[in-house]
Amino acid sequence: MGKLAAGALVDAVRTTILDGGLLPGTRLDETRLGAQFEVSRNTLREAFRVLAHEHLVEHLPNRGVFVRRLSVREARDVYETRRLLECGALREAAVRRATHRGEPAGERHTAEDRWRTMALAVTEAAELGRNASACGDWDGVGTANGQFHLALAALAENDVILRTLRSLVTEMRLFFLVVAAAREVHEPYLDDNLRIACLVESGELVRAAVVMEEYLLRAERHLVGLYAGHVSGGRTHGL
Amino acid sequence: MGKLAAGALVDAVRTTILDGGLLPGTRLDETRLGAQFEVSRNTLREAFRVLAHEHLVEHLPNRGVFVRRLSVREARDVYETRRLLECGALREAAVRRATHRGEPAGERHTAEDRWRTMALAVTEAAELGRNASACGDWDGVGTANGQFHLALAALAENDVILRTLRSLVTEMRLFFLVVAAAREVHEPYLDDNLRIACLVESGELVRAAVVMEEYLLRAERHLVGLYAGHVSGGRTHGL
DNA sequence: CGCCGAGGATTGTTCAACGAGCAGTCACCT
DNA sequence: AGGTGACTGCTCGTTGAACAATCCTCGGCG
Repeated sequence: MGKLAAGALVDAVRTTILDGGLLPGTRLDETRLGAQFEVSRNTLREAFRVLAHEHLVEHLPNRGVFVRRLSVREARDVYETRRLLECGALREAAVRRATHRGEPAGERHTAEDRWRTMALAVTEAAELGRNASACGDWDGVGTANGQFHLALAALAENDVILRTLRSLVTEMRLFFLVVAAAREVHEPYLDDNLRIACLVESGELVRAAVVMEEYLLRAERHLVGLYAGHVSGGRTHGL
Repeated sequence: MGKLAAGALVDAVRTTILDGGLLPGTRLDETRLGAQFEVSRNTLREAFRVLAHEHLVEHLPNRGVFVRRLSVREARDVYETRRLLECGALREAAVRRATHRGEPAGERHTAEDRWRTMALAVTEAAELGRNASACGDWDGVGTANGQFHLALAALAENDVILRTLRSLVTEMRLFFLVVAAAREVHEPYLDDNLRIACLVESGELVRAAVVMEEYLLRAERHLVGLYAGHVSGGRTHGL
């Protein structure tokens, strides 16, 4: 395996979960998973601690760790939080970009360079999603969509916003695993992504924030509706 | 000790750090700390994983874990993020409260009950801070201030916002440990807290959000200035 | 039918051991 | 003198085994 077993193990387990290899509700047996990934039980427990802190996994004392099953309530909360952070990030990016204009030439130049690459990442992610949808790769659309939102947040040049959002975007993929229909989940937003990318390219960050606000509100209501349909009557949370 | 050693250990180490028992930059020796808290090295390593994920502690491979030393950059980022989340939470609380008015009587009643207790928690935290300042207990003012901000965020009834904010508020205390002067850090904001609490009590959440925005911007600039003074010329991050 | 207790399985925690990586040291060579 | 490179501790990274504590299941009993 990789150099540091514990760190690599976290990535491996996370990837397995997010790829659907371990569905929400599954118990993660320490000895079996330890054998599967060829690490000792102690190392595995270290990995569980960080996955639990990422809210991908749930630790019930003396019972074990389970792949987390998100409640509608929490999905709504995550979307609301993302809306605050992502729209806020765009607005902060706007004021930061405005203040950069008043700086000495050298500083302004490097700031403008960073801006170019960050804006490029946004449009690239949006187009990646469009291309994936053209190929019918709806799973790829999902990851491209995540990249798009993270690229947007990166515009604010705020590591705390970025890392928080990364965690939330990852957590949302748990939700997509249970509502299943990746196409229905992501397709309606491909055009919105492209439109926002255009606004960013032309520097209209505040307008991008407004579009984003409406977009995320719509997505929130959409997903809550989807969930109500797919898990009707079931328990929303538990073992 | 407590029932679950690992969980209790996390709290114990975190408290020790936040009380100044382990200053930023200190290396946390696995065997020594294990002896001090009377737990095995493995259990301690589990605790380190979660503290690292809380960004209270920094893990350098093959070197050990160190109490984290925040850079000015990160302190600014944390404040910016808090501003987005706290003001956003107040605005979300406003719309949620408005929609609750249109609900059936039973639901509306329990919602109103929750509102009362949450609003009460806000004013209690604000007054707790005022009382602590009257006693000259500036450390107590700091914790009361943290409670105040968390109580405000709780108004949005969004667990994700709350847990994220709790993490950020905790992380900020690392910053206060190095700028030291607890009085200078917290005193200017006691009156703002009381004013916001009054606005919340009278249900003027949007106005509270506006005051909060200005407040947090001011605090951000204030702290960045303080840091520049206390750590002038020093490295901002490292071992 | 429901309560209850024995037994098995799994987690929680500890311990000892060994390999590996990082720092400081000190002799050696130029 | 100054730089270089091997040597030496020390600590981390990981493992495997061991034992207690807890929970689940299943079968017996009232």
